[in-house]
Amino acid sequence: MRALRACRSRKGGGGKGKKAQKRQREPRFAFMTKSDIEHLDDGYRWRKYGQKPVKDSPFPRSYYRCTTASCGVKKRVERSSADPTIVVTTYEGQHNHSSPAGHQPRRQAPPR
DNA sequence: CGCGTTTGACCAGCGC
DNA sequence: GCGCTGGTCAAACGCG
Repeated sequence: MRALRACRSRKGGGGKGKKAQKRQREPRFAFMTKSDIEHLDDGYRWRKYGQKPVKDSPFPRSYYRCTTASCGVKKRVERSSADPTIVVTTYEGQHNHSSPAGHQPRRQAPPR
């Protein structure tokens, strides 16, 4: 709780700076992974940029973003309300860069 | 030293 | 017309 944020110099554009992404033509791929860890390294680096509680779910939802340059892929991780051991990972966008060296992603073709 | 993580607050659109 | 929700950003701190 960093209360008293030294004067939020935010430009004022809270969230919807642009028109609501009316056209999210980018298909969203949702994957259900049975794992108690939400930080499964799928071969890419992710940076958490937000977290909000989800109704219908006693667990909060985490928002992740690819930190790789030229890669604006977003990923949201949410826990199943029925099976806390199930993690629902939704990928938004596609990676247009090779996986980070040293990190050999599991050649697991997504079910799409 | 750099990176990643965490929290609060803000804005716009929609529903009734 | 008003209220509410969802989604995103920024800053600061800690650790290796």
